[in-house]
Amino acid sequence: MLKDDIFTGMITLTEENYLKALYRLSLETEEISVKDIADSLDIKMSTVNSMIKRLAEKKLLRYEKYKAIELTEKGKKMALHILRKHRLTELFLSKVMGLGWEEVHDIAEQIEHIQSDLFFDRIDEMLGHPKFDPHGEPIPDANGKLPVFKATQLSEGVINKKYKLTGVLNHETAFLKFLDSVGLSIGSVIVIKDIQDFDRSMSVLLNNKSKTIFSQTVCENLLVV
Amino acid sequence: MLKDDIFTGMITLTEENYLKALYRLSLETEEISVKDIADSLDIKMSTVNSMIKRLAEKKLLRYEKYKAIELTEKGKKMALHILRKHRLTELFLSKVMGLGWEEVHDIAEQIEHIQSDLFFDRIDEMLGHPKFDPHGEPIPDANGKLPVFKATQLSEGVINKKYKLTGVLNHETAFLKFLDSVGLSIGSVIVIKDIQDFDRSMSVLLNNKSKTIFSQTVCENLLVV
DNA sequence: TTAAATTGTTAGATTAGTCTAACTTTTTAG
DNA sequence: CTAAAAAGTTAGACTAATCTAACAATTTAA
Ligand SMILES: [Mn+2]
Ligand SMILES: [Mn+2]
Ligand SMILES: [Mn+2]
Ligand SMILES: [Mn+2]
Repeated sequence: MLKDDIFTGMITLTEENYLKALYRLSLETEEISVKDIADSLDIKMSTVNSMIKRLAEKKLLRYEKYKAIELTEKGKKMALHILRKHRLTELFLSKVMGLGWEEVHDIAEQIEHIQSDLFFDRIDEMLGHPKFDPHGEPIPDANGKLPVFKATQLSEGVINKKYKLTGVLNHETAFLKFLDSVGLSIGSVIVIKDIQDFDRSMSVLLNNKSKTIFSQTVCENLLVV
Repeated sequence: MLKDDIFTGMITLTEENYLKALYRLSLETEEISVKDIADSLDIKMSTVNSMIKRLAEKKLLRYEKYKAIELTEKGKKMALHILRKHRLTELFLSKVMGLGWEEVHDIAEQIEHIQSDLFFDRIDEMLGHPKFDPHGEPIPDANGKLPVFKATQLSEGVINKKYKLTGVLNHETAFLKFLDSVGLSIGSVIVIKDIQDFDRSMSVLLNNKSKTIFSQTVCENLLVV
């Protein structure tokens, strides 16, 4: 009996996580190295080395000794499919089930591996084919196409212009809870009132209501239009 | 570094499926054999043999060579916890997401392994702490307690008594779709009008509307009160 | 431009989960 | 009560996913 894998293109949960990591890295770096993957998944380089050989066998990525690693179209498509499931899940957990944006990621990390078109199509439908997840990340459509979006970091903003929060780059619970505490969420209006030269911190007006000060780090993690 | 397992009581997806099978078998048989488990999970007896040794090590079941296998309290508790997650998921998929009762099981088989109290507590809450899943199976509460319920098979029923459908014993898609096709669902009213002696088939009146004939097999798979 | 540091590869070991094949114990039927 | 059948066990092999340790290639910096 031959392995099903060969015919169905079935892929393990672990392999899915490698593809996701590969895709994310491809957005950050031009050349993906074994070390990049090892660091991002917190596993040893030797382990990555054997895994990329397997993924290359399955035509999910291209690999030659000592050269940079590249996803194939097939690999990229699969990665986007998992990303779609992850982000749809996050939005579902937030919008339908009422969980906080800091609570959804860990659950979505697990649910993204569920194999059921029915389940995710229904989520997509219930949410009205959404384009962005609770952190402002774009949700690939069923064909793997990403919505176009152009946002800049608040740290690049100018004084007295009206900005709208469209996403966050840091997804850590502590950071998201901090944003909750100052009343910021996706869609909030931010106006920069002053920029301190010495530490790049900003005085900001939030939703035309409260004034506060954001460190440069905070500003770098806020995406606005 | 010692294995986390020992301390956290963490358990693999495969082990969870063994526990579930063990629990289900314990309701059907007094003495659970290696063969029972092998048959119910569709794996070889030798594989079961090694796995039960592992589960015995983890104090999830009691095992002695050639003797019947028994879940420990710890093992039973874990099995009920997984069963709870499975059945809550099925009801959620049906009630909240609008899937058919023949579509929910396969998805629940996967989602039952998600590790998140938050997720399942929220489902439980959204459903109002339900007691039965879409097939009429009892949902254990957070402490593993099962709701009491007494139902009999329609095949044991008598003529002209009013019965209410509370559950089904066969969960196959074909059977559930058949019930849909005759307009039967949980809560439907069934009155036996006649019983054929030669094949134990029954003439039945459904919801005071339509009359039809059910084979003995159908009647055995319908639970009523 | 060579030495050190970094990155990458290979070999070999380990664990979970599965199988087949051979053997043993228990159960069942004649 | 025995012989055959069924059930159970053990040994040995394999795959996926990981690790450590040793070694090799590439990159960086002195
Ligand atoms: Mn996420
Ligand atoms: Mn997100
Ligand atoms: Mn089910
Ligand atoms: Mn059910």
